[in-house]
Amino acid sequence: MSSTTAQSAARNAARSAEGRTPLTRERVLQTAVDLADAGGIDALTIRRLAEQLGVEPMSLYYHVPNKEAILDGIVELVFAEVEAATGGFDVPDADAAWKASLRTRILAARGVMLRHPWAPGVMDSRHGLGLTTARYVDSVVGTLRSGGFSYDLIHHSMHALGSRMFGFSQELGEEDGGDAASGDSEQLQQMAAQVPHLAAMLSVVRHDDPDSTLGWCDDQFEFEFGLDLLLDGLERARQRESSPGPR
Amino acid sequence: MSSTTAQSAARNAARSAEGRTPLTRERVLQTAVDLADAGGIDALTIRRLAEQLGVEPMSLYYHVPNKEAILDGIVELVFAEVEAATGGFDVPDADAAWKASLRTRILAARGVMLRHPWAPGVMDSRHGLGLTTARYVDSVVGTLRSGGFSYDLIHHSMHALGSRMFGFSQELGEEDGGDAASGDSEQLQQMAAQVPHLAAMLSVVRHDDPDSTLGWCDDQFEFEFGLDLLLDGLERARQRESSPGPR
DNA sequence: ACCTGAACACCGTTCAAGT
DNA sequence: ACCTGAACACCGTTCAAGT
Repeated sequence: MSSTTAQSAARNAARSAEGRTPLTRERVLQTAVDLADAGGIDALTIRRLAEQLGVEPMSLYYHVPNKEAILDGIVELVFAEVEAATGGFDVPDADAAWKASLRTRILAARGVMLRHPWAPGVMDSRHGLGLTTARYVDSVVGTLRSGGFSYDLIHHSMHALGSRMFGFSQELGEEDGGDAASGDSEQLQQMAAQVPHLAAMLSVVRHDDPDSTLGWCDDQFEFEFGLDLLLDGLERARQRESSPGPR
Repeated sequence: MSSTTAQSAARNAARSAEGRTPLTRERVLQTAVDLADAGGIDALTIRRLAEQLGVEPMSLYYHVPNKEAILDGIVELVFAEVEAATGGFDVPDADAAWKASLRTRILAARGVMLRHPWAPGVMDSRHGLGLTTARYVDSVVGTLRSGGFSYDLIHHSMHALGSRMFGFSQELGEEDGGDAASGDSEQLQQMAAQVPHLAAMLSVVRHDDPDSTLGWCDDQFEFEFGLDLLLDGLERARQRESSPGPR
């Protein structure tokens, strides 16, 4: 029945209601993720999302209260991916290898973030934690706890890790300087005059890896360098609190 | 002359061109900063900015190419404040106390950021560094250099510090958990079931300082804890590179 | 229960024009 | 040189209505 329009319905998403996959919150959010993946976060508008779903803009409001909720929702989808990638958020009661466990978990989260470069920015704009995101954070707390940290030190540790806990480090582009360094020599000279130390550093490190990730100059080596610096520091802080007194 | 409208011109910014302070790039940017300070970054629109300046929206485009340039400009104004607050961006050639110097500089930058809570978010959205911002970064590079760091290690250090270099650490709100922890006990119980480690930590640390700054849970103590962890780690890395081999 | 159409109050920006 | 007016192509969202 009603298979006369089946062809065009399959070919064109913008069709009448009959025969269409029903609109659900899940379909809205997944399509929102796809849209952001494909065109960046600015490409994710209510109107384009509706168009992509073959539906009128106002139809979305039946499944989702507003755009903020969509942004909340897609962050949750990202952390559902993190959960799958890390094999769940369970942690053992005691874990002598807490540092390696945490490192692995954070780098797995990073792997997911690399697939969704808009996610860090959207996360920064959220005011609260969704359940899945909170469960990720919980697994980090749990891992530190399993390594023998006090809750007080865990709390400080969370702040110290900051967004690195989620697998990214928000940084400003060095690209500017990098461009100048690889650009014409006049610009290079002018830069050397105004920011001599920065120019000297750039000429030494030759930061010409073009596949810098997550939109910032934040490649894998640098991320791990900073992460390890923090993890090592936290390890020392933990040893200090379990053996009080000087030395 | 023409002092007949002086009273109303002084009283009301939305007056005719004569007698008005002339529109300049500087006035546009300073008013943009004021607007963001007063109402948050969402309050900074071209149209409201024009209104505040007593001018038609399109007039701004004579002094500034577009809104992106305004955002670039207000970040530069913030770092001009940082420059003033730190007494300039000069660094000595050698500085045995590099760690204290850098710490002081970063905490001064933080003081400025606290006055402009929108600045971190706007900085994250910029693609390049303005001159004043670059000169701030240059002073950080220079300070590490004066402490005997190689340019390679300086480069890693910059990445490790990340946005902490600018006096802020982008973090997700713990407020959510905090609210729940201080909220009704039903919500608390539900949270304990789903995020047991996180709930346990929150019940211990009692994170009830209401004046958490910069819009995130990121108060002074936590900021300094993370900063010192990084600075100490960098100090050890520097010692390691100046005395090669094991031990 | 689920989706729509028209309308509202905003955006940033172009373009041709005024003085 | 500096500012304006009208218009365009977008936003997210409300509200009353359709099936």
